[in-house]
Amino acid sequence: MSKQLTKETVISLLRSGYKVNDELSALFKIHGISLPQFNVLRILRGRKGEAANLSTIQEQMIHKMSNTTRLIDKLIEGGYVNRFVCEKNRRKIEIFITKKGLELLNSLDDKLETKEQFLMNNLDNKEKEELMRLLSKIQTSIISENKL
Amino acid sequence: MSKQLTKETVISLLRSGYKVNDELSALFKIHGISLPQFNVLRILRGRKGEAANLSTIQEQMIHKMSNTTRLIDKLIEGGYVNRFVCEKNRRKIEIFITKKGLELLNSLDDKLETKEQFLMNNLDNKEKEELMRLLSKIQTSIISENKL
DNA sequence: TTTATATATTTGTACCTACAAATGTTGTAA
DNA sequence: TTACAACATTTGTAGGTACAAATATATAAA
Repeated sequence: MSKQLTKETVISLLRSGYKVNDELSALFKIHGISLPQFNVLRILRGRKGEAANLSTIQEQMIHKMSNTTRLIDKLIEGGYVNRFVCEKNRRKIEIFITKKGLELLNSLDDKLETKEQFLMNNLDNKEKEELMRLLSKIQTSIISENKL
Repeated sequence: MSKQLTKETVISLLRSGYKVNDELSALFKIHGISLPQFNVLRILRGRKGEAANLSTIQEQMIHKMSNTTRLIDKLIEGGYVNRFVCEKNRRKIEIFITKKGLELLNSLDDKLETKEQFLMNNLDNKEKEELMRLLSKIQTSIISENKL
């Protein structure tokens, strides 16, 4: 029953999360996109040419957000993705990453990797695995509540 | 050299951070404030009547932000804090938590604690300490870069 | 004392995000 | 077929946040 330890752990997790978020955001910002936008582009790349609709993308996002429409709008403005109405089900949309989008991602891969390595520099592989194990424990407890 | 493990660890940390952030934000929102606003109120309570100026508050915030002025404005609107010009140094301001602010915090203490316990429910104390140790390793690496 | 520099905070602006209501489309029951 | 509910996305609106420029005050140098 160490409430203080619990409190400190929560704060520590928040602080680290914000830090990592800010570091990555700063990197992406240089290249004209936000972290959530990058996340969506990477999801689309992962689909290897297959279309994705809005709800599919939202489910896969690291940080689910309520307004993915306007995030996609920005990506369209930048020429990184295309959006079409799905002809099988006209309620849905089909989103594709463009050549320009793929090129942006490719140009970012190395820089992101460098940043990631830097962020996790003080952890050896065993520690990374242990960290992921502990974090996944937290996530399952949160998810289980929201399913009630 | 396991780049994939590093990548997954970063994503896992981001995801957990966002989740915890969202859970706490939802709790505070019910009571009309945001997580950063709560954070500032708690910093002020911790000063036990001593004034705090803007830069002091910013340094102590869990997530440092560029626009603390308007965050304080909102707290003043709500009647949770007062702001005065510092007479010793008129560039500075002195911020105090009000009775109403203290009452809000007190009414939130239990609910926050419950939420924290819930979030960390799947971790025993040893695991919490281990998690904090790993997270602090990440933070020191980030800080050391920014000091260059 | 005047000028310049540093410090502390505020303001203008533009963007991002949440939430709820609205729109358009499809499926289903009478 | 019509009416109604469910689904997928978009839009209106209001609030949050970042960044840079502006303001105001204090310190230091000439």
